Amino acid sequence: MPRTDEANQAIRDERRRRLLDAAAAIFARNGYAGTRIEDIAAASGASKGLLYHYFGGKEAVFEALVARAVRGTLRLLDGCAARAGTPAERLRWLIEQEMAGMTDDRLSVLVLTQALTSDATPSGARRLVGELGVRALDVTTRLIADGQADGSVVAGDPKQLAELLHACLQGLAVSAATTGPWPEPPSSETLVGLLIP
Amino acid sequence: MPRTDEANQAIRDERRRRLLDAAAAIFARNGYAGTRIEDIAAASGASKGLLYHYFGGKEAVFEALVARAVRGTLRLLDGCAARAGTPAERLRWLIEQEMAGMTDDRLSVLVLTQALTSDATPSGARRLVGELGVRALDVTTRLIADGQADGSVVAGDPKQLAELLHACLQGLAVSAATTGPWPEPPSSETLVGLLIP
Amino acid sequence: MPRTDEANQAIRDERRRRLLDAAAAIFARNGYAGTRIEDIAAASGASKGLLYHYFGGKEAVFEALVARAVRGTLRLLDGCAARAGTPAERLRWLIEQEMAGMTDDRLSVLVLTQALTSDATPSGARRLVGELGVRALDVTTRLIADGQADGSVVAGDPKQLAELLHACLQGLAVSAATTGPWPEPPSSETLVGLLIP
Amino acid sequence: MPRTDEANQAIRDERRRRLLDAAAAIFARNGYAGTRIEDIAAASGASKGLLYHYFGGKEAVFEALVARAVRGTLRLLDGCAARAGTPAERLRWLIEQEMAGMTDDRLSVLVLTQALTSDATPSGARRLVGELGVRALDVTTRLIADGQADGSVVAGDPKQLAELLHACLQGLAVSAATTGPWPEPPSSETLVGLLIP
DNA sequence: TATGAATGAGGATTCATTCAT
DNA sequence: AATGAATGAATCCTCATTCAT
Repeated sequence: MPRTDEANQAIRDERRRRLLDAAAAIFARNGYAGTRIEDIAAASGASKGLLYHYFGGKEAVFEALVARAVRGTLRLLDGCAARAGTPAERLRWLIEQEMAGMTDDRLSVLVLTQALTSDATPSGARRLVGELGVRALDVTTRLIADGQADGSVVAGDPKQLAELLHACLQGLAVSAATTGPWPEPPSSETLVGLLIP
Repeated sequence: MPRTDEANQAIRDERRRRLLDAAAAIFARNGYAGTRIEDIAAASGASKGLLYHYFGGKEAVFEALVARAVRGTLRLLDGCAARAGTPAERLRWLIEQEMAGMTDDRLSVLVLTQALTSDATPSGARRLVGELGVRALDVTTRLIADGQADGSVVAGDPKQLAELLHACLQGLAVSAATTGPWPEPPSSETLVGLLIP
Repeated sequence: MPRTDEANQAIRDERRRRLLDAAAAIFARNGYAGTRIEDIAAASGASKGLLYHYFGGKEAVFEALVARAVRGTLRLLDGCAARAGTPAERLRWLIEQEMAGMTDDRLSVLVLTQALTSDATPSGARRLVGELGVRALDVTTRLIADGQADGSVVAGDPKQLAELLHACLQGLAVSAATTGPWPEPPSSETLVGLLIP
Repeated sequence: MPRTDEANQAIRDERRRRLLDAAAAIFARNGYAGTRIEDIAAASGASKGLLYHYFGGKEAVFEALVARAVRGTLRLLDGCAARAGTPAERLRWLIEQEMAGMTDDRLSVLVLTQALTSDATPSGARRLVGELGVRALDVTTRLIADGQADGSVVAGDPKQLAELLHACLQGLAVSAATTGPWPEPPSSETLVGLLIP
């Protein structure tokens, strides 16, 4: 009896996930241009050919990877939007979640940073990351503006404050991913204090 | 008659500077692996061969570039150390200088970030950046500790606060270099407020 | 389905042999520095890339070639050592075999000579040829000394006679390979007469 | 008062000689293709430009070098032709002279061998060496034939014997130049014995 | 589905040669 | 006459991609 279609699909999904995991590690370390398809194949224990079966090319692998990382962050933003509580409470939650993510999934952060800082990355990936940035900035700007309305967030141009927050978060993420895991990660409280006195 | 040695030296110095300037722009945009020697040559108005005449190879160009950027930051740190004033004043000055540098010389920041975040980068450059990081952290940690002693800086582990500060500064620098020049750059005051209430 | 491992190995062995054969012809004619990888590839009917796939670089191709030629000569020396008969008979056999080899496999001789006479040659290859020379000299010196003991070989310092013999053999080999095949190759008898009256 | 034309010419000749001496050493070690103009310039203490002033290019330097070496050997052949004595005596003298030359001027020998064994050498040089070879073979063949006529030289086809002799002489020359100076050079007597019992 | 041999365009590097001074 | 900065064609080498099995 042949495998059911569902079983086949499960096998495919599992393979795909493994290939992407290997790709994440390599792309994160070497950047898009510095990564060789062969390295990903070797790291995932599969052959080069298989990567082409599943993804179609180097660009496609990178874009799939970026898409996965973007989806994760979007989930976070959606979670924040759906959340109950005062603006300050939700802002605090968002910051805490992002800082927690840095230590859990540092590879994604590096991949997103690579995509952001280098013109050599495929345009599809660039676009995805750009859209994510806009989305994140929107959510945060609104949250800050709402917080300022009820007096719980410091004064200042909400968009600039949001940009400052995200720049700091990204800097921390790169720092976390680069210098190895912090022995004790910096408390999110200090960063929260930037906005919420 | 051949040129005098001084004339030759002047030609060499000028050429070298122009090549490095062109290289900074290209490396900053495309990363080490994503940059083609030919692009640098074209951007500087010279031939490929001349780059090899002056630097010996792609790695050497990148390292020379990183070395130049590192020297600039070291000058800043030395300037801070030589400065009069309370710890809080000197900390504030350092932050202001670094944020000013982001808008003046954004290329260097990107190049340093590339060197920091990618394993595909020449090892000599990696080392230089690593040493710079350690140095900067040292200076800042001491400044924070001194500031805490006289009560002008917020409480907390000085080294962690220093790491937080530098992560935020780097995040801002990348953000500044990536998103184009801010219409109005974020006031350094907000970031200063992170440490100095 | 992928090929079986044996099938792959067979393909690899066959390809490798063909690439080396082509390389021998080109290196012999043009020397190491004067040979272009592309020429070897074209002569063997393969692509440039495949040479790198199999050997890893120009130096490695040359060394593999020299190693093959050295192995052939070592087999001859071992054959001589294992042979029955008086020293004079075995010496005669060795000379005859070497002179026969010149016409059969003139390419190897030229490659070995290139490796011997040019510093521009990869050091690995230089070493191999050097070791072969020492070995050949040892065997011949002993053979001559033994022959002198039973009076069948002319008097004189055995090592110097051995050097003379090998120099003449190499000169003949180069001459044979360079001037095209002799219409009638010089009889080995005359050269034998140098040592065996 | 400007230098006289003769003085200028003397300076030029001296320069030229020094450049050629340096070129001989480098070409002998590395072959034509393996030699860089820059290396010759460095070894001679002059600039690249000067080599072009005096010779016009890499090929011309090599050809000048080969021409010089060929002239030397032709002088030897002429000397032999002009010599009094029996054929056997003159043959012996020629062999002795050539073997003496190996130790005196080993660079020339290597350069001539490079020119002979590699297709990558300039055609002008190839032609010169080829003509020298023909000339040397002619002289020796005649000498051997004459010697056979009066019974002082071994029997056999004179041309083949001449080829054998020259092959051996060249082999010895390469051996001499390659293995470093012999502690005690092989006696020319043994080689003479090849032809003259 | 899975493999790895094979290709070739692209990019790094070398080096003979030119030329302003 | 002499120098060495500058060029670019030629060459080495890499690696994304294809495809027979």
